[in-house]
Amino acid sequence: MKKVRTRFAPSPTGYMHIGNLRTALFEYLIAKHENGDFLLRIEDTDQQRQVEGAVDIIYETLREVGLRHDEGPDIGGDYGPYIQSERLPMYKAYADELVERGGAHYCFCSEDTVEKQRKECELINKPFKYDDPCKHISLEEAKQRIANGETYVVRQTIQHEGATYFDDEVYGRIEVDNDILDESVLLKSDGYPTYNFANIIDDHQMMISHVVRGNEYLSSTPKYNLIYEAYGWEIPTYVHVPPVMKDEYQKLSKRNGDASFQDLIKKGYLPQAILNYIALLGWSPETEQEIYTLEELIRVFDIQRISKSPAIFDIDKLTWMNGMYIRNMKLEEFHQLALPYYQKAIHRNINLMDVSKILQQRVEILTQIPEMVDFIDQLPSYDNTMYLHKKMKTTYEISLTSLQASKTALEKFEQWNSEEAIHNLLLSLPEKLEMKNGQVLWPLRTAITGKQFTPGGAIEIAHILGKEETLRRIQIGIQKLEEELS
RNA sequence: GGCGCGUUGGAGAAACGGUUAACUCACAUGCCUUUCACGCAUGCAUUCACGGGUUCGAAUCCCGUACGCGUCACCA
Repeated sequence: MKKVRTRFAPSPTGYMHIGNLRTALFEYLIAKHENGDFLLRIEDTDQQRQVEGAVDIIYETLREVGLRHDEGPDIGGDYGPYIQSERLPMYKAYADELVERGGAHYCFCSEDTVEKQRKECELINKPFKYDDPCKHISLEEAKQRIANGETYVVRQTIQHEGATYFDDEVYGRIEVDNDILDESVLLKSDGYPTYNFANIIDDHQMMISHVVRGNEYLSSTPKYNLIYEAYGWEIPTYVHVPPVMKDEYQKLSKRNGDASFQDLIKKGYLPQAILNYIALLGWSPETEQEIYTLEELIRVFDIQRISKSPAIFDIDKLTWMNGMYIRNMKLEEFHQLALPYYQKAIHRNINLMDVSKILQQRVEILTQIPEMVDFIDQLPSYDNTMYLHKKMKTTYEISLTSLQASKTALEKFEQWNSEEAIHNLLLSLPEKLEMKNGQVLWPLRTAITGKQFTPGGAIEIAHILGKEETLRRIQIGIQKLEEELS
């Protein structure tokens, strides 16, 4: 069997959007599932749209998510160069050959002429198909005009009779009447190939076995096959994938201001979680497992289970999955990831590892961290009504009493480095006071955090804050309650 | 407008002609618990866009309608 080779062929637009990344993932998985090759090719044939540093973003993203390519501009390979702008002479030679073979012709029409015809079509709401007068120019004459320095493009020649079909791995058989196929430009007047052409040449040259791309190419694929046939080349296996949508109506895109991979990272999502999540967009595993490592995905990925219908990108589910990844990682690993976020919010000298311990099970995305821990730095001003909690059965009086008891007990307590000791001490109080645990601990937590919700309970937080700060905050609480009651 | 593709709960989706339509997220409730979160449990489509047909039997096959998306560039 022929070796499976897939390629990720982004154009360097300076932005790695999620739909593209998912295509790259699928390409990678299809290749690796069969022990094949995954290559990176940069499609920079549009000189208008070059963006500085865009290629680096592509390398960086693939590296971050662990999609390692076997061949590419940065690492070379047997089928290079892997940047289309460096393959220019080749396209021209192939274009000339295609003309000789009757699959294309030289066209000297100006863009304006074509544009005019298109406008007319638009007006009467007819599909635009350029009726090219240059088709009837003899090859000799055309060559002469080129020799004379006239600018020209190479345009595909299509017989209008019959129909062309192909079998897509996802969508099945697609058949289109040749009559509606537009004779599009293959080689532009600046000598650069269009996507339509470069893609075919490169995929063939690079021995690509599976062409994986968005389903927006579904209707133009027959056109490409005509070119393969003109050269007598073997047609690759096509895998058209459904789009990733923002909502029911719109694709995920930069134009809509939708999140790119980089944006998601900035928001505190983990590369592995993002990759795992997008694998499930338009593809579903055979089992009920949802959390996968890349290696596991390689093993279970199956083209047959790619869906035909569009998938909506659901940030809530990504968030959930990100939380799963955070909870499942080693404490030390989480700690390292959290550190930069602590630095933004905590300036007090405390044991940050203790913070990580209580935070890991509660964080879903990294950027939530600062607001979860800001109370450690500074006691927020809070309302006394926070001391009242129905389920904990607390009142102002009970809160004041228990806070005073906690203070007395903690003042003579010295084992602050032992959370267990603090636990034992504080849990001995309710019995003495004839209270429920909550009646002691709820007011305490309120006093030392000033917050409705906190990561961790009174004991853990007292341990983190240390003796001095804990007592200072309890005293503030006592004062507030005394004022409230007087 | 022509052509292509799609349509299962709020979201991702399973189901490949055969009892009550998996599972996950979200949502709701309960349990656990010193708050929150985690975890656990329960609930959430009498129905698969709609209308016909084929069949003993259809979400699954066929036809039509509606809606959505894509495509019709010297962009990819």
